[in-house]
Amino acid sequence: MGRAPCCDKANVKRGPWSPEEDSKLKAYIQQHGIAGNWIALPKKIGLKRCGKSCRLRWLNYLRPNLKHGRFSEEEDNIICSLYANIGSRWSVIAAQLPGRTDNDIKNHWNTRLKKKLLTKQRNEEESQTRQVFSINQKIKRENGSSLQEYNSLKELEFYDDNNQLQPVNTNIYFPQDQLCYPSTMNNITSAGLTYVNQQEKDNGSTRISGSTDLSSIESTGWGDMRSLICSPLVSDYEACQQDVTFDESMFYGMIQTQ
DNA sequence: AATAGGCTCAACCGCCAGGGT
DNA sequence: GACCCTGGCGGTTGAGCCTAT
Repeated sequence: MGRAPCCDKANVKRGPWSPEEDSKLKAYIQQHGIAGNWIALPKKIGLKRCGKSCRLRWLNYLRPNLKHGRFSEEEDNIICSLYANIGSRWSVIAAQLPGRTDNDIKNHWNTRLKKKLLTKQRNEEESQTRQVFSINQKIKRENGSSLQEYNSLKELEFYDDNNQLQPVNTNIYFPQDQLCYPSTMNNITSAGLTYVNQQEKDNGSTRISGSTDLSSIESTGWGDMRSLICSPLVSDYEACQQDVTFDESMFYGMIQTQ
């Protein structure tokens, strides 16, 4: 047997409150206060409402000193900061924002702040990745390729829930056949990639395919390939399973490492 | 102007804790 | 200690509004 309902659902009104209902409830509470029994209250004042519904209406809408309307930047910051510390304890968060109800804050979080925060986080991550890549390119242009400089790209490796390094599955297209020197071929093999012979090339490019993890690419001295696979435009693991096409300018740094 | 899809927010639902008997 | 009742809370729903096509 389940829990007994708090009211006779067949005989109570549901849905939006009318101004008459609001004024009855408000008048009663202003005169008698809220001490007492919410369940018994609707009967006393002739409302066909559930006691819980009356309580909610009073707390979230009718009680004095409530703020309605837009949240300020400062309020947003307080909510975000508290949410980061204590999670979805809306009543505790509401206690820090005079005039706001837990319901208001919950709605505001679910409809706006959550998205706002996600977008902000994503932008920050992308900007960070872009920065690493741009430093990498700068080093390459100014000093030639120094493999040690690419160690910062380690943070672009992908790990699963068990902290295991995940391989990147990709086809890598080179623009010019002559760039595949024998030493290049050795690096391809030791990185766990497969060289597909030139007869399979599309539109003049040579295809190399296979599965590898990024650290093994780096260990072959292919820092540039690693950075290209993890380029800022493909900064998540799913995207790194896509094919990568090297153009001549991208290949410049790699020739330096040979 | 019509329609579909997205967004907002008031209201509801169900669970849990605490107090009274 | 067991049971019941109520208040409080967080999650979810859905009507109405808004916007894009």
